[in-house]
Amino acid sequence: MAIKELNNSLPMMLYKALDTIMPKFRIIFKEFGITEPQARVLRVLWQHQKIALNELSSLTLITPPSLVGVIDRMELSELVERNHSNTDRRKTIINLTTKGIELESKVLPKVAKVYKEIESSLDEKELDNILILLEKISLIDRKKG
Amino acid sequence: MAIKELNNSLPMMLYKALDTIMPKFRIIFKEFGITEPQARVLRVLWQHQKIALNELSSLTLITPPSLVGVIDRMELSELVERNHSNTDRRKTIINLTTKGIELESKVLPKVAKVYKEIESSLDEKELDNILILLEKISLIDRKKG
DNA sequence: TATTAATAGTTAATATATTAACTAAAGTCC
DNA sequence: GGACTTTAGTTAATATATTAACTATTAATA
Repeated sequence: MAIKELNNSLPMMLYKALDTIMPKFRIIFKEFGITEPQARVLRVLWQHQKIALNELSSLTLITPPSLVGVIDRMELSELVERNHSNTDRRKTIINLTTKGIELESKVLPKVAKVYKEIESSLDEKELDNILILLEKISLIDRKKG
Repeated sequence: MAIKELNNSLPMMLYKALDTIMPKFRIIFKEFGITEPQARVLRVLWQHQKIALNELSSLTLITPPSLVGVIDRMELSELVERNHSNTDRRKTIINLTTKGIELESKVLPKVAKVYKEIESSLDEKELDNILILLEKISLIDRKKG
């Protein structure tokens, strides 16, 4: 297959899909004074209690230099706390504050609602299918090429 | 279907796919001293000669406030020029310089090569399929939800 | 064990993204 | 024709992304 035109190349179509769905979520996040990266951090922390910054980076797909700033601002808004590992003094451990914990029950139901609206625009098979295909893309060797 | 865990939700899988493939392209762009948004602008201008900033914004998926800065920097590096429309004095018209034009034959072949490597990691059917599904997502109503 | 290599977090510099607001120029409508 | 609305571009303020470099630790190994 020849190179696709820019506007329907795989990268542009991925961006276009994100540009369509993410604003729906950001409207919710804004209600609670948080940004999209901050919401990703919260989603992980709601599952993990405590987690080292580098693991948080992997799970949120936010690179460490960005994540440092995100956590800085989340500390200022009192959503998370930074602590130091006892076993490995290089590590910074992040955990939620009460305020961060309490957001879960407020944010998740609204996020779930938007998910459902998106899902309702697709067949269930299609959604499964696209997740499988995206997974396959994400497993392409990062070194090669 | 219940809410997916963060790490395999549709948004995260889209980001993960982009995180996998875009660095391969950025390596090329960096060789030529351009960034990814700048490369998107070039891709459009290689097809259009002249184009108004708002149309360029639509085709690159770069919002106007971001695009203003991107174009500023591309003017400084002498890849594009800004001019004003004769018929509508609100409009800014962007066109390539000779330097910008000459980049096409240097950049596109390398970009094509990376595309082929990505395509070779997928069945042709799979790639077609994912593009169709991404298109469908991008057509979800932006107002609703 | 002294040295070297690798890891975790951070800082710095630059480029983008996001949202709101603001200016100038057209278009609308009475 | 003047008030109202919309459009195109821009600016401003804040938050992120990207790459390189740098510090402190820890791991690896000769």
